[in-house]
Amino acid sequence: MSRQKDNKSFRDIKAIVLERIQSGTWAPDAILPSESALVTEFGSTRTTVNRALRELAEEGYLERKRKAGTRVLRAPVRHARFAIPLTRVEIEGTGARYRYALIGAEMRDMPDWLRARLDLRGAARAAHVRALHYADGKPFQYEDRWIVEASVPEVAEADFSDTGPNEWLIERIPVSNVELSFMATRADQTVAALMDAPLGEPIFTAERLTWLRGQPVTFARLHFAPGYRMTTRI
Amino acid sequence: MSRQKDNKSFRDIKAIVLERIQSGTWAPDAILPSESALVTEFGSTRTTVNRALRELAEEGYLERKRKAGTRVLRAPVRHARFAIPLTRVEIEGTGARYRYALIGAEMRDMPDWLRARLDLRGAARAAHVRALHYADGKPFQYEDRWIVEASVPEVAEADFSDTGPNEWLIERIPVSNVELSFMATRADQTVAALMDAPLGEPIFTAERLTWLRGQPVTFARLHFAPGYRMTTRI
DNA sequence: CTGCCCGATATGTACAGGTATAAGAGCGAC
DNA sequence: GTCGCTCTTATACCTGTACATATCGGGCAG
Repeated sequence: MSRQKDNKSFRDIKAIVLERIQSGTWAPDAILPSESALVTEFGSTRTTVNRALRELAEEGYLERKRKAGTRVLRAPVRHARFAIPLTRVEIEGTGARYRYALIGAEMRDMPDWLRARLDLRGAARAAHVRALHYADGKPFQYEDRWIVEASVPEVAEADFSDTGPNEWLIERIPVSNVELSFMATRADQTVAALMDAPLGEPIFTAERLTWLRGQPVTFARLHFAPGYRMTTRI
Repeated sequence: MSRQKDNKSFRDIKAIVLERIQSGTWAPDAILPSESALVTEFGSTRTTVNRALRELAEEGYLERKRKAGTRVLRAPVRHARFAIPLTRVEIEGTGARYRYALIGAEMRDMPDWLRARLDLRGAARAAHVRALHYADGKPFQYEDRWIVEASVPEVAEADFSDTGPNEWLIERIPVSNVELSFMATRADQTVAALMDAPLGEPIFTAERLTWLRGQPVTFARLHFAPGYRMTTRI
Protein backbone atom coordinates (compact mmCIF):
# COMPACT_ATOMS: atom_id res chain seq x y z
CA MET A 1 0.00 0.00 0.00
CA SER A 2 1.42 3.35 -0.96
CA ARG A 3 -0.18 5.74 1.52
CA GLN A 4 -3.14 5.37 3.78
CA LYS A 5 -5.88 6.71 1.51
CA ASP A 6 -6.30 8.61 -1.72
CA ASN A 7 -4.49 11.62 -0.30
CA LYS A 8 -3.07 13.98 -2.85
CA SER A 9 0.60 14.76 -3.05
CA PHE A 10 1.71 18.30 -3.74
CA ARG A 11 2.34 17.16 -7.29
CA ASP A 12 -1.23 15.96 -7.69
CA ILE A 13 -2.52 19.20 -6.29
CA LYS A 14 -0.35 21.21 -8.64
CA ALA A 15 -1.67 19.23 -11.58
CA ILE A 16 -5.29 19.62 -10.53
CA VAL A 17 -4.99 23.33 -9.92
CA LEU A 18 -3.18 23.83 -13.21
CA GLU A 19 -5.87 21.89 -14.99
CA ARG A 20 -8.54 24.12 -13.50
CA ILE A 21 -6.66 27.20 -14.61
CA GLN A 22 -6.17 25.83 -18.10
CA SER A 23 -9.77 24.71 -18.46
CA GLY A 24 -11.05 28.05 -17.21
CA THR A 25 -12.70 26.71 -14.06
CA TRP A 26 -10.67 29.31 -12.29
CA ALA A 27 -10.56 32.17 -14.75
CA PRO A 28 -7.89 34.85 -14.83
CA ASP A 29 -8.21 37.41 -12.04
CA ALA A 30 -10.31 35.00 -10.00
CA ILE A 31 -9.34 34.53 -6.38
CA LEU A 32 -9.12 30.87 -5.68
CA PRO A 33 -10.22 29.21 -2.46
CA SER A 34 -8.04 29.77 0.58
CA GLU A 35 -5.45 27.22 1.49
CA SER A 36 -7.56 25.87 4.31
CA ALA A 37 -10.53 25.46 1.98
CA LEU A 38 -8.36 23.48 -0.42
CA VAL A 39 -7.10 21.42 2.49
CA THR A 40 -10.63 20.21 3.18
CA GLU A 41 -11.23 19.56 -0.51
CA PHE A 42 -8.06 17.61 -1.16
CA GLY A 43 -7.81 15.98 2.23
CA SER A 44 -4.20 16.93 2.80
CA THR A 45 -2.51 19.49 5.00
CA ARG A 46 -1.86 23.14 4.53
CA THR A 47 1.86 22.43 4.19
CA THR A 48 1.18 20.34 1.13
CA VAL A 49 -1.31 22.71 -0.44
CA ASN A 50 1.02 25.56 0.33
CA ARG A 51 3.89 23.94 -1.50
CA ALA A 52 1.74 23.28 -4.55
CA LEU A 53 0.48 26.85 -4.72
CA ARG A 54 3.85 28.33 -3.92
CA GLU A 55 5.47 26.48 -6.80
CA LEU A 56 2.71 27.43 -9.19
CA ALA A 57 3.21 31.03 -8.16
CA GLU A 58 6.95 30.68 -8.76
CA GLU A 59 6.20 29.33 -12.22
CA GLY A 60 4.18 32.42 -12.97
CA TYR A 61 0.62 31.11 -12.95
CA LEU A 62 -0.57 32.56 -9.68
CA GLU A 63 -0.01 35.60 -7.56
CA ARG A 64 -0.17 35.25 -3.82
CA LYS A 65 -0.57 37.97 -1.25
CA ARG A 66 -1.11 37.68 2.43
CA LYS A 67 -4.69 38.25 3.39
CA ALA A 68 -5.56 39.11 -0.22
CA GLY A 69 -5.49 35.47 -1.24
CA THR A 70 -4.28 33.64 -4.32
CA ARG A 71 -5.17 35.09 -7.70
CA VAL A 72 -4.94 33.58 -11.17
CA LEU A 73 -2.70 35.76 -13.29
CA ARG A 74 -4.26 37.13 -16.44
CA ALA A 75 -1.24 36.87 -18.68
CA PRO A 76 0.95 34.35 -16.95
CA VAL A 77 4.43 35.82 -16.86
CA ARG A 78 6.15 32.88 -18.38
CA HIS A 79 9.80 32.46 -17.74
CA ALA A 80 12.07 30.83 -20.22
CA ARG A 81 14.87 28.94 -18.57
CA PHE A 82 18.04 28.33 -20.48
CA ALA A 83 20.74 26.12 -19.19
CA ILE A 84 24.09 27.84 -19.58
CA PRO A 85 26.59 25.04 -19.79
CA LEU A 86 30.26 25.23 -20.59
CA THR A 87 30.79 25.41 -24.31
CA ARG A 88 32.63 22.10 -24.17
CA VAL A 89 29.71 20.44 -22.41
CA GLU A 90 27.22 21.98 -24.81
CA ILE A 91 29.12 20.63 -27.81
CA GLU A 92 29.72 17.20 -26.32
CA GLY A 93 26.05 17.07 -25.40
CA THR A 94 25.12 17.07 -29.08
CA GLY A 95 27.40 14.13 -29.66
CA ALA A 96 29.96 16.18 -31.54
CA ARG A 97 33.69 16.10 -30.97
CA TYR A 98 35.01 19.14 -29.11
CA ARG A 99 38.20 20.92 -30.00
CA TYR A 100 39.63 24.08 -28.53
CA ALA A 101 42.15 26.45 -30.05
CA LEU A 102 43.74 29.47 -28.44
CA ILE A 103 44.13 32.44 -30.76
CA GLY A 104 45.83 34.88 -28.46
CA ALA A 105 46.23 35.92 -24.84
CA GLU A 106 47.94 39.05 -23.57
CA MET A 107 47.92 41.27 -20.54
CA ARG A 108 46.80 44.79 -21.41
CA ASP A 109 45.34 47.94 -19.98
CA MET A 110 41.60 47.77 -20.25
CA PRO A 111 40.09 49.97 -22.93
CA ASP A 112 37.78 52.74 -21.84
CA TRP A 113 34.56 51.15 -23.09
CA LEU A 114 35.29 48.07 -21.01
CA ARG A 115 36.10 50.03 -17.86
CA ALA A 116 32.84 51.87 -18.29
CA ARG A 117 31.01 48.62 -18.82
CA LEU A 118 32.48 47.11 -15.67
CA ASP A 119 31.96 50.28 -13.67
CA LEU A 120 35.67 50.52 -12.94
CA ARG A 121 37.23 53.85 -12.18
CA GLY A 122 40.91 54.35 -12.87
CA ALA A 123 43.27 52.28 -14.95
CA ALA A 124 43.23 48.53 -14.65
CA ARG A 125 45.01 45.68 -16.30
CA ALA A 126 43.31 42.60 -17.65
CA ALA A 127 44.04 39.51 -19.67
CA HIS A 128 42.58 39.62 -23.14
CA VAL A 129 41.98 36.09 -24.36
CA ARG A 130 40.62 35.03 -27.72
CA ALA A 131 39.79 31.44 -28.49
CA LEU A 132 37.81 29.23 -30.83
CA HIS A 133 35.64 26.28 -29.90
CA TYR A 134 35.10 23.68 -32.60
CA ALA A 135 32.35 21.07 -32.93
CA ASP A 136 33.31 18.16 -35.18
CA GLY A 137 36.04 20.26 -36.71
CA LYS A 138 33.77 23.17 -37.62
CA PRO A 139 33.99 26.51 -35.82
CA PHE A 140 31.20 26.67 -33.26
CA GLN A 141 31.94 29.65 -31.07
CA TYR A 142 34.46 32.46 -31.02
CA GLU A 143 35.17 33.67 -27.52
CA ASP A 144 36.60 37.13 -26.87
CA ARG A 145 37.17 37.56 -23.16
CA TRP A 146 38.71 39.99 -20.72
CA ILE A 147 39.68 38.85 -17.22
CA VAL A 148 40.33 41.54 -14.64
CA GLU A 149 43.73 41.05 -13.02
CA ALA A 150 42.72 42.75 -9.80
CA SER A 151 40.03 40.13 -9.23
CA VAL A 152 41.98 37.08 -10.39
CA PRO A 153 45.69 37.84 -9.98
CA GLU A 154 46.75 34.37 -11.12
CA VAL A 155 45.51 35.21 -14.59
CA ALA A 156 48.82 36.88 -15.39
CA GLU A 157 50.53 33.49 -15.20
CA ALA A 158 47.71 31.41 -16.62
CA ASP A 159 48.23 29.29 -19.70
CA PHE A 160 45.19 29.06 -21.92
CA SER A 161 46.69 27.00 -24.70
CA ASP A 162 45.01 23.78 -23.60
CA THR A 163 42.10 24.85 -21.45
CA GLY A 164 39.54 27.49 -22.33
CA PRO A 165 39.42 30.56 -20.12
CA ASN A 166 35.89 29.68 -19.09
CA GLU A 167 36.85 26.35 -17.60
CA TRP A 168 39.94 27.91 -16.09
CA LEU A 169 37.82 30.53 -14.39
CA ILE A 170 35.27 28.09 -13.07
CA GLU A 171 38.02 26.32 -11.16
CA ARG A 172 38.82 29.56 -9.36
CA ILE A 173 35.53 31.46 -9.25
CA PRO A 174 32.96 28.74 -8.96
CA VAL A 175 29.98 30.94 -8.28
CA SER A 176 29.27 34.49 -9.16
CA ASN A 177 26.72 36.97 -10.33
CA VAL A 178 26.21 37.11 -14.04
CA GLU A 179 24.56 39.51 -16.41
CA LEU A 180 23.80 37.89 -19.73
CA SER A 181 22.72 39.59 -22.93
CA PHE A 182 21.86 38.10 -26.28
CA MET A 183 21.78 40.00 -29.53
CA ALA A 184 22.32 39.78 -33.25
CA THR A 185 25.54 41.28 -34.55
CA ARG A 186 27.20 41.60 -37.91
CA ALA A 187 30.27 39.48 -38.63
CA ASP A 188 33.28 41.80 -38.71
CA GLN A 189 36.62 40.99 -40.36
CA THR A 190 37.85 38.91 -37.44
CA VAL A 191 34.69 36.93 -36.85
CA ALA A 192 34.10 36.34 -40.56
CA ALA A 193 37.59 35.00 -41.04
CA LEU A 194 37.50 32.75 -37.97
CA MET A 195 33.99 31.50 -38.48
CA ASP A 196 34.46 30.93 -42.15
CA ALA A 197 31.46 33.15 -42.84
CA PRO A 198 30.84 36.03 -45.23
CA LEU A 199 31.52 39.53 -43.97
CA GLY A 200 28.34 41.04 -42.53
CA GLU A 201 26.71 37.67 -41.84
CA PRO A 202 24.27 37.86 -38.92
CA ILE A 203 25.88 36.34 -35.85
CA PHE A 204 24.07 35.26 -32.71
CA THR A 205 26.09 36.83 -29.93
CA ALA A 206 26.08 36.57 -26.17
CA GLU A 207 27.69 38.99 -23.77
CA ARG A 208 28.47 37.83 -20.33
CA LEU A 209 29.48 40.03 -17.43
CA THR A 210 30.55 38.37 -14.22
CA TRP A 211 31.02 39.72 -10.73
CA LEU A 212 32.13 38.13 -7.50
CA ARG A 213 30.99 39.95 -4.39
CA GLY A 214 30.63 43.21 -6.25
CA GLN A 215 34.02 42.95 -7.96
CA PRO A 216 33.98 42.65 -11.76
CA VAL A 217 35.74 39.46 -12.79
CA THR A 218 35.33 38.98 -16.49
CA PHE A 219 33.60 40.22 -19.60
CA ALA A 220 33.09 37.81 -22.47
CA ARG A 221 31.61 38.18 -25.90
CA LEU A 222 30.65 34.86 -27.45
CA HIS A 223 30.02 34.76 -31.19
CA PHE A 224 28.19 31.68 -32.39
CA ALA A 225 28.48 30.12 -35.81
CA PRO A 226 25.92 31.22 -38.41
CA GLY A 227 22.70 29.30 -38.07
CA TYR A 228 23.00 28.82 -34.32
CA ARG A 229 19.69 28.63 -32.44
CA MET A 230 19.21 28.78 -28.71
CA THR A 231 16.17 26.73 -27.85
CA THR A 232 14.15 25.95 -24.77
CA ARG A 233 10.84 24.49 -23.76
CA ILE A 234 8.66 25.93 -21.07
CA MET B 1 10.72 39.06 20.35
CA SER B 2 10.83 37.66 16.87
CA ARG B 3 11.41 33.97 17.47
CA GLN B 4 12.53 32.07 20.51
CA LYS B 5 16.31 32.05 19.96
CA ASP B 6 18.82 32.70 17.23
CA ASN B 7 17.29 30.00 15.08
CA LYS B 8 18.06 30.22 11.41
CA SER B 9 15.40 30.64 8.80
CA PHE B 10 15.66 28.72 5.56
CA ARG B 11 16.88 31.97 4.00
CA ASP B 12 19.70 32.26 6.51
CA ILE B 13 20.68 28.69 5.89
CA LYS B 14 20.68 29.20 2.14
CA ALA B 15 22.93 32.20 2.54
CA ILE B 16 25.33 30.41 4.85
CA VAL B 17 25.55 27.34 2.62
CA LEU B 18 26.03 29.47 -0.48
CA GLU B 19 28.76 31.39 1.29
CA ARG B 20 30.56 28.17 2.12
CA ILE B 21 30.33 27.05 -1.48
CA GLN B 22 31.59 30.37 -2.79
CA SER B 23 34.42 30.58 -0.29
CA GLY B 24 35.48 27.02 -1.04
CA THR B 25 34.80 25.64 2.43
CA TRP B 26 32.74 23.08 0.59
CA ALA B 27 34.66 22.56 -2.62
CA PRO B 28 33.15 21.28 -5.85
CA ASP B 29 32.41 17.53 -5.82
CA ALA B 30 32.45 17.51 -2.03
CA ILE B 31 29.56 15.80 -0.30
CA LEU B 32 28.20 18.10 2.30
CA PRO B 33 26.96 17.03 5.72
CA SER B 34 23.65 15.21 5.84
CA GLU B 35 20.49 17.11 6.55
CA SER B 36 20.34 15.85 10.09
CA ALA B 37 23.93 16.92 10.70
CA LEU B 38 23.07 20.39 9.49
CA VAL B 39 20.02 20.36 11.71
CA THR B 40 22.19 19.98 14.78
CA GLU B 41 24.57 22.65 13.54
CA PHE B 42 21.94 25.26 12.71
CA GLY B 43 19.53 24.37 15.47
CA SER B 44 16.54 24.20 13.21
CA THR B 45 14.48 21.33 11.83
CA ARG B 46 14.97 19.08 8.89
CA THR B 47 12.06 20.72 7.10
CA THR B 48 13.90 24.01 7.16
CA VAL B 49 17.28 22.64 6.16
CA ASN B 50 15.57 20.62 3.47
CA ARG B 51 13.94 23.65 1.95
CA ALA B 52 17.21 25.58 1.90
CA LEU B 53 19.09 22.75 0.21
CA ARG B 54 16.25 21.96 -2.16
CA GLU B 55 16.13 25.52 -3.40
CA LEU B 56 19.89 25.69 -3.81
CA ALA B 57 19.68 22.49 -5.85
CA GLU B 58 16.94 24.03 -7.97
CA GLU B 59 19.16 27.02 -8.58
CA GLY B 60 21.88 24.73 -9.87
CA TYR B 61 24.45 24.86 -7.07
CA LEU B 62 23.89 21.43 -5.58
CA GLU B 63 22.92 17.98 -6.71
CA ARG B 64 20.86 15.87 -4.37
CA LYS B 65 20.34 12.14 -4.56
CA ARG B 66 18.70 9.85 -2.11
CA LYS B 67 21.21 7.99 -0.08
CA ALA B 68 24.07 9.44 -2.11
CA GLY B 69 23.83 12.76 -0.29
CA THR B 70 24.15 16.36 -1.38
CA ARG B 71 27.05 17.21 -3.64
CA VAL B 72 28.46 20.58 -4.67
CA LEU B 73 28.31 20.83 -8.44
CA ARG B 74 31.63 21.42 -10.16
CA ALA B 75 30.40 23.70 -12.88
CA PRO B 76 27.15 24.96 -11.51
CA VAL B 77 24.64 24.54 -14.29
CA ARG B 78 23.45 28.06 -14.22
CA HIS B 79 20.05 28.76 -15.60
CA ALA B 80 19.25 32.05 -17.19
CA ARG B 81 15.67 33.03 -16.59
CA PHE B 82 14.02 35.38 -19.01
CA ALA B 83 10.63 36.79 -18.40
CA ILE B 84 8.54 36.50 -21.54
CA PRO B 85 6.01 39.28 -21.26
CA LEU B 86 3.54 40.48 -23.81
CA THR B 87 5.21 42.80 -26.26
CA ARG B 88 2.91 45.58 -25.10
CA VAL B 89 3.92 45.03 -21.48
CA GLU B 90 7.59 44.85 -22.40
CA ILE B 91 7.40 48.17 -24.22
CA GLU B 92 5.34 49.91 -21.57
CA GLY B 93 7.75 48.59 -18.96
CA THR B 94 10.51 50.71 -20.46
CA GLY B 95 8.33 53.78 -20.18
CA ALA B 96 7.78 54.01 -23.91
CA ARG B 97 4.44 54.55 -25.60
CA TYR B 98 3.04 51.42 -27.22
CA ARG B 99 1.36 51.39 -30.59
CA TYR B 100 0.12 48.43 -32.58
CA ALA B 101 -0.56 48.20 -36.29
CA LEU B 102 -2.03 45.30 -38.20
CA ILE B 103 -0.41 44.66 -41.55
CA GLY B 104 -2.49 41.78 -42.79
CA ALA B 105 -4.56 38.81 -41.67
CA GLU B 106 -5.94 36.08 -43.92
CA MET B 107 -7.08 32.49 -43.64
CA ARG B 108 -4.90 30.20 -45.72
CA ASP B 109 -3.83 26.63 -46.14
CA MET B 110 -0.71 26.09 -44.13
CA PRO B 111 2.47 25.81 -46.16
CA ASP B 112 4.36 22.55 -46.06
CA TRP B 113 7.27 23.78 -43.97
CA LEU B 114 4.86 24.92 -41.27
CA ARG B 115 2.91 21.67 -41.24
CA ALA B 116 6.19 19.84 -40.86
CA ARG B 117 7.24 22.17 -38.08
CA LEU B 118 3.99 21.61 -36.21
CA ASP B 119 4.01 17.91 -36.83
CA LEU B 120 0.68 18.09 -38.64
CA ARG B 121 -0.21 15.50 -41.22
CA GLY B 122 -2.71 16.40 -43.91
CA ALA B 123 -3.93 19.78 -45.03
CA ALA B 124 -4.92 22.34 -42.46
CA ARG B 125 -6.08 25.93 -42.51
CA ALA B 126 -4.65 28.65 -40.39
CA ALA B 127 -4.83 32.38 -39.92
CA HIS B 128 -1.73 34.17 -41.09
CA VAL B 129 -1.36 37.41 -39.18
CA ARG B 130 1.34 40.02 -39.61
CA ALA B 131 1.60 42.98 -37.30
CA LEU B 132 3.99 45.64 -36.09
CA HIS B 133 4.57 46.76 -32.53
CA TYR B 134 5.92 50.27 -32.04
CA ALA B 135 7.72 51.80 -29.08
CA ASP B 136 7.52 55.59 -28.99
CA GLY B 137 6.62 55.62 -32.66
CA LYS B 138 9.61 53.54 -33.74
CA PRO B 139 9.19 49.97 -34.98
CA PHE B 140 10.08 47.62 -32.15
CA GLN B 141 8.95 44.18 -33.27
CA TYR B 142 7.52 42.65 -36.41
CA GLU B 143 5.29 39.67 -35.64
CA ASP B 144 4.58 37.02 -38.26
CA ARG B 145 2.18 34.49 -36.81
CA TRP B 146 0.14 31.47 -37.86
CA ILE B 147 -2.81 30.34 -35.77
CA VAL B 148 -4.13 26.86 -36.42
CA GLU B 149 -7.87 26.97 -37.09
CA ALA B 150 -8.47 23.43 -35.85
CA SER B 151 -7.19 24.43 -32.41
CA VAL B 152 -8.80 27.86 -32.17
CA PRO B 153 -11.85 27.87 -34.48
CA GLU B 154 -12.87 31.40 -33.49
CA VAL B 155 -9.77 32.68 -35.23
CA ALA B 156 -11.62 32.70 -38.56
CA GLU B 157 -13.85 35.48 -37.24
CA ALA B 158 -11.27 37.29 -35.18
CA ASP B 159 -10.48 40.92 -35.79
CA PHE B 160 -6.87 41.81 -35.18
CA SER B 161 -7.01 45.44 -36.22
CA ASP B 162 -6.98 46.76 -32.65
CA THR B 163 -5.59 43.94 -30.55
CA GLY B 164 -2.44 41.97 -31.28
CA PRO B 165 -2.87 38.26 -31.96
CA ASN B 166 -0.79 37.46 -28.93
CA GLU B 167 -3.14 39.23 -26.54
CA TRP B 168 -6.10 37.80 -28.39
CA LEU B 169 -4.73 34.30 -27.95
CA ILE B 170 -3.96 34.72 -24.28
CA GLU B 171 -7.63 35.43 -23.65
CA ARG B 172 -8.52 32.08 -25.15
CA ILE B 173 -5.53 29.87 -24.49
CA PRO B 174 -4.23 31.13 -21.20
CA VAL B 175 -1.69 28.43 -20.60
CA SER B 176 0.18 26.18 -22.91
CA ASN B 177 3.44 24.49 -23.71
CA VAL B 178 5.91 26.61 -25.55
CA GLU B 179 9.08 25.96 -27.45
CA LEU B 180 11.14 29.08 -27.82
CA SER B 181 14.16 29.61 -30.06
CA PHE B 182 16.35 32.62 -30.47
CA MET B 183 18.61 33.27 -33.42
CA ALA B 184 20.17 35.92 -35.59
CA THR B 185 18.64 36.35 -39.03
CA ARG B 186 19.20 38.61 -41.98
CA ALA B 187 16.63 41.31 -42.71
CA ASP B 188 14.79 40.34 -45.87
CA GLN B 189 12.80 42.73 -48.08
CA THR B 190 9.74 42.69 -45.83
CA VAL B 191 11.54 43.07 -42.55
CA ALA B 192 13.91 45.71 -43.87
CA ALA B 193 11.04 47.82 -45.19
CA LEU B 194 8.94 47.51 -42.05
CA MET B 195 11.77 47.96 -39.60
CA ASP B 196 13.28 50.82 -41.50
CA ALA B 197 16.57 48.93 -41.65
CA PRO B 198 19.02 48.19 -44.45
CA LEU B 199 18.56 44.96 -46.34
CA GLY B 200 20.67 42.21 -44.77
CA GLU B 201 20.87 43.91 -41.36
CA PRO B 202 21.28 41.35 -38.54
CA ILE B 203 17.95 40.91 -36.79
CA PHE B 204 17.45 39.31 -33.40
CA THR B 205 14.65 36.84 -33.98
CA ALA B 206 12.54 34.64 -31.75
CA GLU B 207 10.47 31.69 -32.87
CA ARG B 208 7.70 30.54 -30.66
CA LEU B 209 5.78 27.31 -31.04
CA THR B 210 2.79 26.76 -28.82
CA TRP B 211 0.80 23.63 -28.01
CA LEU B 212 -2.22 23.02 -25.85
CA ARG B 213 -2.60 19.46 -24.67
CA GLY B 214 -0.57 18.16 -27.58
CA GLN B 215 -2.41 20.19 -30.22
CA PRO B 216 -0.37 22.79 -32.07
CA VAL B 217 -1.92 26.20 -31.57
CA THR B 218 0.34 28.82 -33.06
CA PHE B 219 3.70 29.47 -34.60
CA ALA B 220 5.15 32.95 -34.36
CA ARG B 221 8.30 34.54 -35.67
CA LEU B 222 9.19 37.75 -33.87
CA HIS B 223 11.71 40.06 -35.52
CA PHE B 224 13.16 42.69 -33.21
CA ALA B 225 14.43 46.07 -34.25
CA PRO B 226 18.15 46.31 -34.97
CA GLY B 227 20.15 46.79 -31.81
CA TYR B 228 17.74 44.85 -29.61
CA ARG B 229 19.33 43.06 -26.66
CA MET B 230 17.72 40.48 -24.47
CA THR B 231 19.24 40.78 -21.02
CA THR B 232 19.00 38.98 -17.73
CA ARG B 233 20.80 38.69 -14.43
CA ILE B 234 21.37 35.41 -12.69
C1' DC C 1 -15.80 63.38 6.28
C1' DT C 2 -11.00 62.00 7.29
C1' DG C 3 -7.44 59.73 9.32
C1' DC C 4 -5.88 56.35 12.39
C1' DC C 5 -6.05 52.09 14.87
C1' DC C 6 -7.12 47.48 15.42
C1' DG C 7 -9.09 43.04 14.66
C1' DA C 8 -9.91 39.36 11.27
C1' DT C 9 -7.93 36.71 7.80
C1' DA C 10 -4.89 34.49 4.38
C1' DT C 11 -0.46 33.46 3.47
C1' DG C 12 4.54 32.78 5.17
C1' DT C 13 7.37 30.13 7.80
C1' DA C 14 8.78 27.19 11.52
C1' DC C 15 8.68 22.94 14.47
C1' DA C 16 8.10 17.87 15.51
C1' DG C 17 7.44 13.53 13.96
C1' DG C 18 6.31 10.05 10.62
C1' DT C 19 6.45 6.96 6.14
C1' DA C 20 8.28 6.20 1.34
C1' DT C 21 11.87 5.49 -1.85
C1' DA C 22 16.32 5.35 -4.03
C1' DA C 23 20.78 3.68 -3.96
C1' DG C 24 25.23 2.33 -2.03
C1' DA C 25 27.44 -1.53 0.74
C1' DG C 26 28.09 -5.94 2.05
C1' DC C 27 27.07 -10.78 1.95
C1' DG C 28 26.17 -15.28 0.11
C1' DA C 29 25.08 -18.70 -3.56
C1' DC C 30 26.47 -20.09 -7.86
C1' DG D 1 34.21 -13.10 -9.75
C1' DT D 2 29.38 -11.75 -10.25
C1' DC D 3 24.68 -11.80 -9.86
C1' DG D 4 21.09 -11.02 -6.74
C1' DC D 5 19.59 -10.31 -2.18
C1' DT D 6 19.03 -7.67 2.10
C1' DC D 7 20.42 -3.89 5.17
C1' DT D 8 21.35 0.73 5.94
C1' DT D 9 21.21 5.42 5.12
C1' DA D 10 20.09 9.94 3.18
C1' DT D 11 16.82 12.37 0.86
C1' DA D 12 11.71 13.05 -0.52
C1' DC D 13 7.54 13.86 1.06
C1' DC D 14 3.52 13.92 4.18
C1' DT D 15 0.78 14.97 8.60
C1' DG D 16 -0.32 18.21 12.22
C1' DT D 17 0.42 22.20 14.80
C1' DA D 18 1.83 26.78 15.91
C1' DC D 19 3.13 31.38 15.51
C1' DA D 20 4.52 35.46 12.40
C1' DT D 21 3.23 38.97 9.38
C1' DA D 22 1.03 41.61 5.78
C1' DT D 23 -3.16 43.67 4.60
C1' DC D 24 -8.07 44.55 4.07
C1' DG D 25 -11.86 46.74 6.06
C1' DG D 26 -14.58 48.39 9.72
C1' DG D 27 -15.03 51.34 13.78
C1' DC D 28 -13.98 55.32 16.27
C1' DA D 29 -12.04 59.89 17.38
C1' DG D 30 -11.22 64.31 15.73
